[in-house]
Parts: sequence; C-alpha cells; structure tokens
Amino acid sequence: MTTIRDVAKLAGVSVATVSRILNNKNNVTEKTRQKVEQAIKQTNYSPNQVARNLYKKRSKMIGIIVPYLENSFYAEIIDGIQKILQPAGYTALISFGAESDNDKYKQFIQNFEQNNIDGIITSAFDISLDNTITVPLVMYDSANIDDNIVRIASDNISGGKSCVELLGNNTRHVLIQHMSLSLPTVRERIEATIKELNHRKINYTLMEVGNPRISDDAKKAISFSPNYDAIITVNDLYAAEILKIANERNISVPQDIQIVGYDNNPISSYTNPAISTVDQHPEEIGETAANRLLKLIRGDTSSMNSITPITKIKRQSTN
Amino acid sequence: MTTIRDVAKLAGVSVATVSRILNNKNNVTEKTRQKVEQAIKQTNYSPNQVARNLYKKRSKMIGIIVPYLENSFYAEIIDGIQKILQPAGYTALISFGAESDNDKYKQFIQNFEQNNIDGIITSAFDISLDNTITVPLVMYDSANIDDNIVRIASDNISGGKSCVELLGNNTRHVLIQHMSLSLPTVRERIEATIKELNHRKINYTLMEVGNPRISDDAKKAISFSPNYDAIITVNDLYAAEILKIANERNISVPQDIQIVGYDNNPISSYTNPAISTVDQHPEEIGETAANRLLKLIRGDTSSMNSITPITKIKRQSTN
DNA sequence: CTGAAAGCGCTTACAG
DNA sequence: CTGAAAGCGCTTACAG
Repeated sequence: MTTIRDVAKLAGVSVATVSRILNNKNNVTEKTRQKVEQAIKQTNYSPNQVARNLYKKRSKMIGIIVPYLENSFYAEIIDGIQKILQPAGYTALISFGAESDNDKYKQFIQNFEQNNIDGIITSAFDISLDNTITVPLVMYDSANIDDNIVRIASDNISGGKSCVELLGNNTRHVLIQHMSLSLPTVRERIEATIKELNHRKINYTLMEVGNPRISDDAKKAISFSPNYDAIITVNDLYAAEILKIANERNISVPQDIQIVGYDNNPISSYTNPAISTVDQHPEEIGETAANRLLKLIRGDTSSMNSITPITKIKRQSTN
Repeated sequence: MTTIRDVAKLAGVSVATVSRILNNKNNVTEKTRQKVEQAIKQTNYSPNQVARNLYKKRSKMIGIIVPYLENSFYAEIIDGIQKILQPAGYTALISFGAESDNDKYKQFIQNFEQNNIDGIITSAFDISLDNTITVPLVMYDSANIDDNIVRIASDNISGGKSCVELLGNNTRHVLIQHMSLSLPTVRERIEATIKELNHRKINYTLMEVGNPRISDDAKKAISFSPNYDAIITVNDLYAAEILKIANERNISVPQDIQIVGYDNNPISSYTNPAISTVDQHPEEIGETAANRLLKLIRGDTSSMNSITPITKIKRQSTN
C-alpha cells in the first residue's frame, strides 16, 4: 500500500505538506500543490482513514442498530438515515439481530465505541441501566419518554386510535393482538387503541403474541375469530398471515372478520383483500433521526424528542 | 476515554504488559495478570480498535455491498453472511444503493479499503475495468464467469429452466419480462428459459423492463396479456404487481394468464392466488459467500466459483 | 510557505 | 516474565 511518505518522497516535499494538500489547508504554493497532486495521481494514493481516525478521534462513521433486517420497515428507516448521512460524508456501520435483547444492544454499542464511531442511531431498548455511553445517540421507534435521550417516536397515540377508526361502524367486539406490553412503544399504541374503543363503547380482548413463528400466533388469533368481528394485529406481516389462514378456512374478510394491519408494508397492498393499515413513514423516521444525530454531533445537545406523523390507510380488509 | 496507559499506571506495570494480557499472550505471572485485570475493571477500559487496526493492518471488519435493502432477498443474504462472520469475530460495514452503477461500487470499495477492511462481499458488478483491488473479495448474485474472482452464482441454468417447468402443459406463448441482458446473471437465466421453451416448442416474446416504477412495467406487460397465456416475470415483486393489476382488470390468474415469479419473496405466498416461484435460498448464498471470504482471508486463494442450488415452488398462479 | 517533531492508542520485536 | 522503544499512517502545533 502506498503511504503519504511515498507520495512525499516522489514529490520531493515533506509529509506535512502532502497532508496539508490532502486536507485543503490552502497555504501552499500552486507549484508544490501541482507536484504533489501529480505524485498522488501517479501512485494512486488514497489516505488511510484508520490513521486519520486515530489522530482525529472521530471516524466519519456512524453506527446503526436495527432489531432485524427482514422487515422492510427497518430497511426504509436505514434508507432514510443514509439519505441524510451520506451527503454529510458519513459511512454506516450496521448491526442487526438485536431483536429485544438488551445485552445485544449493549454489545453492539460497545463495538461501535471501540471503533471510534461518531454517533449511534438505534432502535429503542432499555438504556436505563447503562450510563456509560458517551457517544451522541438517537433512539428511533421509541415511545415518547422524557429523559435525557433524544427519542424519535412515531405518533403512536394517533396510530393506535387510527386502528379503531379504520373499522366499520357496526363493530362490536375486537381482538387486539400485541407484543409485550413491557415495551413502552407497544403500551403507548395499545393504550390509545383501548381508549378509542372505550370511547366508542366497543368491547375488546387482548392477546399477546409470543411464538417464534408468526403463523402460530396467526392461527391462534383466527381460531377465536367467531367471537370477534375484527382483529387489530401487531403489524402487516401478522395481518397478512391471518388473512392467508382466513382465506384457507373460507372465512370472509371483511364480512366475517375485519383485519387491521400496521406499517403499510408493501405486502399489505398485494393481498386480497388489501389490508387497511397505518403508515409510520419509516423513511421520514430515518431522516429525522439522522438530522437529530447530526445536530448532536455538531454540539446541539438539546434532548427534545421528535414525534413523526402517521397516515391512516383504508383498504378492503375493513368495513 | 481511558487508555492503555491509564490502566498501566493504575496497575503499576508497563503498557506492554497490559497489552500482552489483553491479547492473551500468556507469558505473565498470575499475580500481574490479576493486578491488571483489576485495573481494567476498575477503569472500565476497553481497547481502542482503531489504534489496533492501524498497527495490525487489519480491522476485523468486512464490507458488504448490496444493490438495495428493500428487497428481502438481500436482507436474507446479509443475514446468511452475518451468521458466519459474527461468530468469527467480524463486524459488517454495509453499503447499499449501488443498484447497477459501477461507479458506486468502486466508490464503496475504495471507502472500504481506506478503512482497512479485511475483505469484501459484493453483489455482482463489472469489475473488469478495475484491477486495483487488493483486498480479498467475493462476489455473490453473479453469473458463473471464469476469471480470477471468487463468484457465488445461483444455479441460474436450473432456475431459468424451472420457470418453464412451472407452467401448465397447454402453454403456447410466453411473455418473458427481464432486466437488461447486458447483466450476465440475467443472460444466464433467460438463455436457460429460452432453451427450455424451444425444447418444448413454446413460443415466446422478450420484454425488457426499464421503468423506475415497477407498476409501469407491470401495466405494460399485462396490456399484452391477451396475446399470451403466461408471463415469466423478473421476480416476485414484479409478479405481485402484475397479479394485482390483473385482479383489478378481472383477468383471471391462472385461467386467463399464468404468472411465474422468482425469489420466493415472502410476498409471493400471501397473494391470491399465491405465486409460483423459484427460491434461490439467499441465506445459503450469504453463508457460502462468507465462508469463501474467510478462506480467502486465511490465505486459501483458489478462485473456484460456487454454484448454489435453487428450489422450484409450485403454487396457484400457474396451471 | 514549508519541514521536523510529537502524538493519536495500540502491538511487538528486542533486551534483560 | 517484564519494560523501553520503535512504529502503524496520519495531522497539527511549533519554528523558521
């Protein structure tokens, strides 16, 4: 590998001069600049970032943590992040598979810190136990919790309410399928759903999902369907699975049972009937998170949360 | 940040000794080891990888390039890669959005090299113009080309043939929707499709996709549907879109027209009818690529290609 | 405007 | 078994 020393030797100058030119500190003669640029081209030199990082104590890399990659929700968030960060000259180090495992989050963050990462954008986890993090950090897919963390929360209140608004007027009894209520985001949304159901005097039943395979949770939900006229699902992947099973069992959607999804996953528009859902605009979430992180990195340490808007999408799986 | 020097001072030893303990060079007294480990715990010290990388000239990071994240095909490949690489102690630097832009690939690779990356796993691109890459590199989603690059190719020959085998016996005229034939992978697959069609004396017509929005290509394809009894699509995303439009226009699938997808994207099992498709086992592709890269990094520089198997999946969109 | 030197935080020959 | 020193490839005060 060719180093700055090789370039300097070839150009007949010191390494300091080469460095200055590389970093556009423009206190150099045009003549030396030309010599050096010539030498750089000739040797096909490109500077070693690792050495730079060591000195500068920053890496122009940011770490991103997502629970898993398969859900396009997260893929779109990452896209949104990159849209902002790439033009700003940052490279992304992506860790995934954290799921809901707090230890994995911590492990990923430690790895980031060891690599002199400039900042972290992570999905929500219970950070309360860990006050050793010194790098700028933004949390997305979070509940709107008031602490010293910058949190990007989707408007879960409206989202939870929208799930009810998507249902037909004659709805009497709703099954609410949900992830663990120990997750603040889930609680925020489900509480809003329940509040709206109460407001409309609609009965409901809660059913927590817990199986590793979505299809098992879907079967469980559908097997109770005669008792309900609607299922508010965890998200579109669960909704699609439930719909598939309903189709197999000749249960008509929405006549026999209505199904509400969440996330406006591409899948939701391709099913038959298409699934009524709530779009969280993940790309916007990503952009918001990235912009907040850039602010933090630049020294604006205010920790106000951001709430990103949702959109209700009515399709054919509800009356 | 606490450095090795702080630990050394606290433990009353030299930095060299601390370093030895960190790296398990076990020529140290049990007593000094204890002192040092105590000091490490006390200071909550964790070594700076950047400094390590600079000296060692390797980073324990590998770079992954994917065309885009939204397609779960790539998400699963990344999962497969991580399954192998994570236990081996590597962290992933992921660049995406390369699409089919050779310049972006080069730019990403240069960025990787500047960061002392240990190896690269990239989707296929035209590398022929660039012989400056010195890092171990494996290419996936590639055609089976015989050069000095390690290529992981899906069994495109069987895949292309399978598309025809999924069709009913009475099929007479097939529309083949495809990406640019300048891409070797596409050529490999389509040629196999055509060969099998010829073998069965089935007529066909080629139609290249080119619109930024899948739905435009889908409309174009479906508008020709009266002339064909089957469409072999680019992949499941295109197939799902075509199916959706067919449903809207009351064109029956598979009675009026059969549709064949590719990739066994989750979407293909949720549509109605479900889409007949070909599974490339992306996770296995990722694992294979990662294993080959590890071999390269360890010095086994043989450049034999790997061909990963496909599976034909018959569903209801074909007769 | 340019160069010699110190230093970023590590690791590893080289001595002892 | 342990330490002092050199060096990984850069950047930036400090002189001149």
